[in-house]
Amino acid sequence: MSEGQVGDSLLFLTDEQLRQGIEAMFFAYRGFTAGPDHLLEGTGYGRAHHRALHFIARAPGMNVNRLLAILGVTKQSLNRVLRTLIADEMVESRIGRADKRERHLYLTEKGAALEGQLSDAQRKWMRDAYRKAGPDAVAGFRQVLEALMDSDIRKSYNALREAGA
Amino acid sequence: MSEGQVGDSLLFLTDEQLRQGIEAMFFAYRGFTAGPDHLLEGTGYGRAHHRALHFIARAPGMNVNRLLAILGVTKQSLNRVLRTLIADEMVESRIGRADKRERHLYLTEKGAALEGQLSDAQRKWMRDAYRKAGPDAVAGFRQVLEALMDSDIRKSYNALREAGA
DNA sequence: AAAACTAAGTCAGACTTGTTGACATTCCAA
DNA sequence: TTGGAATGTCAACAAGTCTGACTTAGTTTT
Repeated sequence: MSEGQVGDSLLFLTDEQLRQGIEAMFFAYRGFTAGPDHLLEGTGYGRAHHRALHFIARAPGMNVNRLLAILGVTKQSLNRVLRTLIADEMVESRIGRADKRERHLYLTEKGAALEGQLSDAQRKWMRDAYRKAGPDAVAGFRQVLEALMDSDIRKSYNALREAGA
Repeated sequence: MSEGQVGDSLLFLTDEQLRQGIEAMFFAYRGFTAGPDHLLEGTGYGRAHHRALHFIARAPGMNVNRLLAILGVTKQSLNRVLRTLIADEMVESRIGRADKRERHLYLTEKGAALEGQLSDAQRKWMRDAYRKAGPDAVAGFRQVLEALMDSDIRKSYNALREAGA
């Protein structure tokens, strides 16, 4: 195999390289979720609650339908999670002003505290990984992740990025 | 340290940047698993079966304990999956020659066919993402993923890489 | 104003995947 | 040879997801 770009391009799309990427993604995702999962152990909450808290923190006042679309689960599934979070006073559900059918979701102080704990743990993990890998690697990481999303998902993602910026 | 580097390093570790990375990971993982999940719809198999098939294909003859460590689930959980795969003649379980307590796992022809389908779908998705992002991005992607694994997980991962190479 | 639609929530039933606990078999070392 | 450790199996249960059918309330269309 000749040296340089051509050799790299050929090599980098072998099934072996792809499989390593697939496995790396699998193992990395475990590491990525381990922190929050561990924090939630024994609290009666799980990953589903974490995700709801995260996106409510991210875009306060979001209505249920929007959150549903982002999470990609059924309303029955989300509702169970939301019900417990509201009962525990982690999340507040306010009736929409313009459209009274809608419920807008906000974190309570208690909810924000829990969400903060979880976010801190996950951000710390992410920050350490970013530090180890360096800025150039991070840019590449983000590019590949975006390419891995399907187009519907990417819509949600970009909507969120704009909302947050 | 030059000013460019310092600026980048500071910017690139803002909470906002980290949060975007976290969300990108979440959405990308959905895209990453969607293909095989969809293929398995209605077959009675799920993601757990896919993972077992993948790693048995990857390292034929592996015993149950080893697979357990890789997958990071309890042996009871894996056993249920394995039981159905064996009953359906996707996987063959051979008693160890040296140690008769061990069961060594192999794909049957049928199992290899199914695993091939799933792998092809996932590799195609991965390949397209890699193509879109380009070789440099892929290198960065892999670096960050490795940094995201925890040390135990990375041990499994590296053991596999060596076994496969 | 009536009819049709939309947003949200609920109940019931099923499935996948994970858990813990109890147990059988096999191996090895005191 | 016997007791402990390792390996794997079976059974029961919990969490989280899904589909389907339904209610309630509010909005839009006709």
